[in-house]
Order: sequence, then C-alpha cells, then structure tokens
Amino acid sequence: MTEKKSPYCGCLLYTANALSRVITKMAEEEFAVVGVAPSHCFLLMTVHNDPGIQASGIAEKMMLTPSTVTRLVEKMEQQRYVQRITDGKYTLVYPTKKTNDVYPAILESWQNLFRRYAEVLGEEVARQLTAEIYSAALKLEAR
Amino acid sequence: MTEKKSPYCGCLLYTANALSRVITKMAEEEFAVVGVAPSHCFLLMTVHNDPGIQASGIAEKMMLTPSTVTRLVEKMEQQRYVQRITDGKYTLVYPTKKTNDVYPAILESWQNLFRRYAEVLGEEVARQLTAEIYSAALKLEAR
DNA sequence: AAATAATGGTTGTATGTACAACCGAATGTT
DNA sequence: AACATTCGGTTGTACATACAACCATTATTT
Repeated sequence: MTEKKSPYCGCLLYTANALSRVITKMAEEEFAVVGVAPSHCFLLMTVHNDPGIQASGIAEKMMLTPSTVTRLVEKMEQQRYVQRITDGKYTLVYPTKKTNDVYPAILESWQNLFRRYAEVLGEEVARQLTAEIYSAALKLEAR
Repeated sequence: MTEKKSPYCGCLLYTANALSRVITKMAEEEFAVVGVAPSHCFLLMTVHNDPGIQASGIAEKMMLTPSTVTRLVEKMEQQRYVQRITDGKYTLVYPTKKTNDVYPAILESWQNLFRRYAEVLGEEVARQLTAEIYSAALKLEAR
C-alpha cells in the first residue's frame, strides 16, 4: 500500500499550520455570504456580545496581539460595523446597527462551518480534537 | 472554579489558528540560530533531500500552493541557498553549498523544537495530537 | 509638584500565505 | 500545420498576523 504521507507529518508545526490553512479556507467559504472575513466576524461577535469592550479585552478573548486588534477594529470601523470611543487611555468598542443586522447571518454561517467539518470528521471526533488542540495551545502559550 | 476559557474554544477554526500561531512562534525562536525562517527551513530540507525537485513537487510535499512555493524559492534563491534551473516548462530547484552547510543546524533546531513542545505536552500526547491533526487536515482538504 | 514608570493603544514594517490572472511550453484535435 | 487545451510556473494584489518602536495617559516614587 502506498500511503502518500508528507515527510513532515510528524511535526506539529507542519500539521498545525496545514490544518489552520484548510479550516480557514472552509471558513472563508462559509462566511462569504455575510460578506465579512472570518476573523472580522469573530470580532463582530465579540463586540456584539459585550458592547463597549476594551481593545485589550478583545485581544484576550480572541487570543490575538493588541496590534492585530487595532487593525481588525480599524477596518471594521471604516466599514461602519463598529465605533471606537476613546476614554482617556482606554479605547472602547461599540457595535453599530450594521453589526446587529448581520449578527444572525454570522451565527448561521458559524453553525454551518461547524456542521460542515463535523460531517467530515465525525461530530464527536471534531469536538474532541478541538478540545485537545485548545488545551495544547494554552499549554504551549504558557511555555 | 473560574476556568477562563475563550468563548470560541469550541470552534476548530479558532483553536487551530491559535495553535498554529503559538507553535509558529516557538519555531521562529528555535530556527533563529539558523538565521532562516521556519518555512524557509522546510523548503531547504525538502530541496536538500531531493535535489532537482520540481516546484510542483515542493508544493505537494509542503502542502502549499504553487504561488507560495514560487515566493519561498525566490527568496532563498536571492540569498543563494538554492538555484532554479528552468527546463522547458519545468522549474528544477537545486540546493547550493550554503544549504548543505546549514543543513545540520536546521536538523538540530528542528529536533529542539520537537523536544520543546514534547516537554510541555508530554511526548506521547504530542505524537498522538500531531497525528490526529494531520489526519483531520487531510480529510478536510479532500472535502 | 516633578520625575519616573507602567499601561493601553497605534503605527511602520515585515512574514506567510493565497487567489486570480497571466504567460510560455507541451500536448491534443481537426 | 493551425488551432485549442492543458500544464507548470510566476506576478499583482490582498489578508491575517506579529514585533518593535512609539505616543498618550495614568500611577508611583521621590
């Protein structure tokens, strides 16, 4: 039998990156109906569920660096999905009506993404794998 | 008990991306002694182990798109790590002495990366997780 | 109160990656 | 032989993300 495995398939760097790319692509397809990229959709969900959240809070919830959050918020502000209000040294982020309007579509796309990969991997396997990956990410981050 | 879990930790998109970022950062640290970025090191390993490999072959082994391979090879050619030789419509990539010289250091850094995450996750867990992730990536890619 | 440090955020620049459009070479069809 | 198709690769452009340097604002120390 000729299993054509990659010579790097035993390396977590390689496999994690490969999975990230493939699931990101799937997500882009699913979120396309919303007209907003997946990472931006996560931002909108975060802000919708916690209006007035601080930039640093977003960074924490989304596990991203502050500079990345600035960039995401910036772009969504340009497109009038959110509004930034500076209060002293803090920056508070609020959703606009536009976000509230697309919110249901975002949730639906997100559900569809779930369904889609669960169908391929098996629901239980998917859930389990997701949990293991999350646990590993946390442990490795704490280094 | 106050487990501070992310609201998105049940989503494979989120967890896979988070893991990818954290392991990539670790890899950057380890491969820093080589002076070559992780993805470029993988390219060099690939070319070293198969001198004269075609661009498409690199794409397959590394699970990347052709355009990405062009970019990687381009950059390593600029730095004289590899040489491209066009043969009709094919492009063959050869390692130079520079690659052969750093190859041992690359292998060593790669080993160190393994050790480092295995230490955090446990060797067996790491191996198992890597395998599961790879399997999932393959299945999802086949869509 | 002045000087210093810490905190929160933004900006310039860089990396990894992809898609779509393209170009030249090879192959197939009439 | 002329044309069309396919194949392999490159290029323009874009996105997600980060780091390091920076700028305000707030807190701490002297």
